[in-house]
Amino acid sequence: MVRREKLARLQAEGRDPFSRLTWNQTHHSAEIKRDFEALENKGVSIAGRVMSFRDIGKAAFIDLQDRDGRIQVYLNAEGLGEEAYAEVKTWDVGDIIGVEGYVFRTRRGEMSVHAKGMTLLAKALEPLPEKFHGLKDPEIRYRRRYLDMVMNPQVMDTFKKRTRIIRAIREYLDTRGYIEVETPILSTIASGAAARPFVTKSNALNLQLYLRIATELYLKRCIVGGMERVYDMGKNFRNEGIDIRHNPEFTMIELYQAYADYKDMMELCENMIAFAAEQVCGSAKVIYQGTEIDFTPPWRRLTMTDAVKQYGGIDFSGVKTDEEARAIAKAKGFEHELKKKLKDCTKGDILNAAFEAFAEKELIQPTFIMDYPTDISPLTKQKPGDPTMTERFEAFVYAREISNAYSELNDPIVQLDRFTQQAKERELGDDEAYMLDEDFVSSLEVGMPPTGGMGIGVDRIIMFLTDAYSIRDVILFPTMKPNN
RNA sequence: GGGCCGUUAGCUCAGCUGGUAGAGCAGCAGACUCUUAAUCUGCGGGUCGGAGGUUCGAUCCCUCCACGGCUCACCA
Repeated sequence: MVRREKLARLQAEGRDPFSRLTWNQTHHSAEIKRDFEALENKGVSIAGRVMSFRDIGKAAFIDLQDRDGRIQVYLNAEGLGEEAYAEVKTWDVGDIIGVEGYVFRTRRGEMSVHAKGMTLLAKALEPLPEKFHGLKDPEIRYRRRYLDMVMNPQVMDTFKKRTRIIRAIREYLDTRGYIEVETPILSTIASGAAARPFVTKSNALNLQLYLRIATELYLKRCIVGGMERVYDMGKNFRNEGIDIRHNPEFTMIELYQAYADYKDMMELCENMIAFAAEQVCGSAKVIYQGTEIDFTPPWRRLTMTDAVKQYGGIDFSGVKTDEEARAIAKAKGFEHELKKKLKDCTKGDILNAAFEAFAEKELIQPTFIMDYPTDISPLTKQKPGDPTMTERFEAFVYAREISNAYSELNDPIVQLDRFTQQAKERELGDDEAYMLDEDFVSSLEVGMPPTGGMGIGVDRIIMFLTDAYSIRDVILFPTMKPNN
């Protein structure tokens, strides 16, 4: 008899498993194994999914999987009664069942539950993937994550860790006086970052809206309003390419602290991530894809100019004009790294391109790259004494950017100039240039204290702490095309 | 968007220079009171991702399409 027939028979007999409402689950598998000495011969009531069924005639063994793992169930006619034992034998791998019984150890030493009563709580009409090789096809794993979770314990472990990492970050900030807020996801202006937004529409307002690409400009309004320390951790949406490091929707935390600067943000960044690593991995040192990454503070600090000097052998410290910089780009042959035509590039564009071409890939251990060109940092305060550079850093791990932070620009007049410059970039064809947010500029006119701010790609942190190769392995339901 | 690779039974995979498909597990029927990838006996299971083309004949060769993976480009 196949599964649907078995279900129909049960329903015809008035024993529809789908009509079951609750089950008194007194213990989980891991608990029984952990507290075995205390629980031996005691009654327990467990529930879960049948992962294998080894029928040896007058007795049988079931591997029952719950949230925490698996526990073996031993059943025979003596324990259940002839009728119930025969009934249980009609159940299938994949079914959800409840088991009441007592804890014992089999002759082979396996900690098990000896069944005294068993109930079918839900019927599985679709068979599970193969028990030994499991589910490997990445397409099925991502599309039907529930199967991936059932079949691959590592997946459940990763997503439990994800939750703990996020909780560790919140704990770190909450205990330091940060207020968590929720800023809008729908907005008429998608600003605060350089990225193409998703576009949607409000029927009620008859208005084109964007999904947020950053929370920055709203969080700074909260600083203007007097919150002093504030953060938003949630989804951002960027209409860009998809690869092992990018999912169109991803989790980012942005935080802002009044009366602080980017150096304070550096300390916060390294301490917070080390804290999360210790909480979840038990150490600030983790292995990522076979390489040890040491998050122990303090992380290495290096200016962008020094990084380019060290890894590219190019010294920009004496370069004064855009013309000189263009000549260097040509001579060193990294013009192809530039996003704009060479003649439109400033010294800042060229320094940044040199950094990306020569230095970025070398930054394996956590490193802060400090002092970014003003041209590519429109929301950032300039360095005292050098208006071409800003008080900004990005943190790199394993050649990937994990955070971006700065001493926030709080001069409304300069801010408006920077937005105006961005508008020109947009006219030159850069559809990722920052959009002007006039209300944000107005908020700065009300007065924003000197402030340090930082954004961290939460999924990427989770990747490092769970040794995940792809961002899809830390996002439960990654963005996929429909397949029909 | 470009390049490379993949798509065969529910799952994991074979399938040689072109002759209309196999294994293991899962499933079904049976045996077995300590198994744990249980074992043993027997049985069924496929529009070979889709559409065209070449050919006497296509899972195999060619073209296009779909989806996925990797990679490059793009990307705070």
